[in-house]
Amino acid sequence: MDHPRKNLKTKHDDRVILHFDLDCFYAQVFENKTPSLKSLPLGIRQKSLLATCNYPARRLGVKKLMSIASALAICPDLVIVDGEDLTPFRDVSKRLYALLRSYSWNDRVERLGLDEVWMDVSDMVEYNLELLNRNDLEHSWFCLDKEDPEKGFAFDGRGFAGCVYGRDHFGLEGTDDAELLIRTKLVLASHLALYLRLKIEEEGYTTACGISTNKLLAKLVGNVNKPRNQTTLLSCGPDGEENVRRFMGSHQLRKVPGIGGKTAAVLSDFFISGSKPTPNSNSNSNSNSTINPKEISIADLLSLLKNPPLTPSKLDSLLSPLPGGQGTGSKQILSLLHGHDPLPVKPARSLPTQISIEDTYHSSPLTSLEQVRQELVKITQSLLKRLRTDLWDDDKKRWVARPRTLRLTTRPRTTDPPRENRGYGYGYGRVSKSQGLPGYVFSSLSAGAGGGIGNGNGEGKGNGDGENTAAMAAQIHVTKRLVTETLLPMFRELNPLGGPKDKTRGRGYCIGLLNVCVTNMDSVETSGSGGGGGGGGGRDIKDMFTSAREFTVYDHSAADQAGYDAKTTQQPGIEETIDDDMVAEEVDMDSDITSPPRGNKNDDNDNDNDNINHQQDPVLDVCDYEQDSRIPTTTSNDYFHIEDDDDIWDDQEDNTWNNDGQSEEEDMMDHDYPRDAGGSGEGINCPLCSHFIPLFALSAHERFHSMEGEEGD
DNA sequence: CTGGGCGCTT
DNA sequence: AAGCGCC
Repeated sequence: MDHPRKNLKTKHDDRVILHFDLDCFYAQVFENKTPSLKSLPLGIRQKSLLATCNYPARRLGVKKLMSIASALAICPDLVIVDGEDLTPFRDVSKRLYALLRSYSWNDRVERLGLDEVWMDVSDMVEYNLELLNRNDLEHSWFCLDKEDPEKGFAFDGRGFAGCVYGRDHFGLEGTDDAELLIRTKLVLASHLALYLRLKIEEEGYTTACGISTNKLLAKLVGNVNKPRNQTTLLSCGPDGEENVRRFMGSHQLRKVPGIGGKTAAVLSDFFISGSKPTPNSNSNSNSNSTINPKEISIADLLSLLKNPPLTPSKLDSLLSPLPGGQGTGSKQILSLLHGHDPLPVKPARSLPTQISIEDTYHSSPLTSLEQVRQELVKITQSLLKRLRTDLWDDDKKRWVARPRTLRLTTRPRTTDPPRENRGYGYGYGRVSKSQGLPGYVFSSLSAGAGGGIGNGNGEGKGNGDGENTAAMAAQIHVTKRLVTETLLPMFRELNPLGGPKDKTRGRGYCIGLLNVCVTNMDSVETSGSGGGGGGGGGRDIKDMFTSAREFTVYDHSAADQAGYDAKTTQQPGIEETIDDDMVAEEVDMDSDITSPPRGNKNDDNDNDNDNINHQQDPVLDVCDYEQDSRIPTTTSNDYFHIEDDDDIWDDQEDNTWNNDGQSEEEDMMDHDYPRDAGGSGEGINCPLCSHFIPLFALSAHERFHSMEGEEGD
């Protein structure tokens, strides 16, 4: 039951939400996949190219992204990996998602992208709240399974696990205060979060986690101690409201999920124009030109809007320039600014709503039908492969869902300049056309055995060879048929030669983007009788992690060994309280982008090639790294965490926001190192450059210096 | 001067 | 169908 709508102003939700964020997801997957290559993520990503570098990039002053070219210039050993094929990343993502899901009681586990997960653990927490023995909090037990009280873990309930935002000045013992009860839920949730994070570390991946009372706050507060710790935001209980206000206020507008570039631009414009006539607020009165829209915080905006306060209707009129009144709704924006977020964690879905493959052709747009056809073949080929891997149940030999419609989207290559400011909406020229997806796609695709085309899984059954090639042939046939019979005609309709959209006036096409998408999933309801509701899908997920749950019973001493102090660096009972002012700096640590990524997309993309280019570096082999440890104790990511790969491209689209590129650089260095993850780092200070170098990176670092000497210019 | 997906919304 | 917003 969803809980009745409360007055937005007063109480925050009494839900308990966790938000997990995998640290440097792509880099971690890559490193785990190729453990022989002891490389360090350089944080370069361009298009889907992943780049790794075998010396500590950060020590060279590389903080964020850089172009491949400049990276190669300073790092000749750079290993460029074609990351166009995202399958390995998708696989890991699914695995970890299934892991978390296997612990959920209500199946409210929502994924965002490949590397973030929300989890609504209200029910688990409330259940365990009742189990709590107030007289012996130190030896508490978190029960993970109602039916089996033995399944669970011990924890010290006297305090939070991990870090805490906001002052926690109340002891827990002996209080019956209702407000403190809510706080106790957060205590419980923090221990659950730690437990789950350790489970994920057992799989070889490190995460940050945010714990709070709604999705927004959980996600935001998880950033405070990235990449490998957790933070609980005391958004309820004593000081809860104040904590939320300060926490939200310290964020830049753009940092709030839901406020994208367009919305933030509108709000910033409003702030700047609004603060001009009232010179009282800032010390410098007529210096409106110095206001950088990027730096406007929520506190700024809200303070300006004290009287008259910002109303939804006012906001509506501000946002009206956005095309079609799109984007986040005004009422939701207002909620977000105050740290409210009523949106529930969505129940886990077994099926995606759509699957699409697209490619861009910027440097050389497609100009002939033949080119288009070839690209459509490539794209369709990949798409059909995805259909098999995602929608085909190989155990039961059947489709779990059939998409019913096929959509083709094209975009002409714009010859116009990226567009100046003013005028938020301009059709960027995506046009699409939908049509039924022919049924032969499924019959033909199901014919062949293993989906061996791309993934090359051994299917083991006797001679898979003949079957495999048969499957390939079938797939190619389907691909060609789909392209010539369906997609190409659609394309012609979208781009009639000489038509109004033909920018080349009959001379040919100029296509900058192709996207083929299947949607409208027709889920094959699990055989069964009544076939009633479209409930959550496979329950098999729990089976996948039985091993993970088998020995979840461990006592306190076991917990100490199993992870509390060794594997993660935080200890139960030692809470870290962060003062508000510090956090104000921390939360915008990932604000700037020093140099925009550049590069050209050449269209010779071979989607199908998974060739990962691991060249063994002989020098690296010399060094004996600690073998084996599945759980990274002090991995490269702790020390050389660059940034969340995916945040990188933000903020760049608005040229108007690039007033002065430089500023806040120095003070954010610290924050890239987890506050409390430092202790266990083993390493030395390099005698040459005096940088601290972790042991695992030593040989690479040596090599760096030796190269400096030899071929150094 | 540039990415590939996805979901939500109108 | 075509936006925005998220990673």
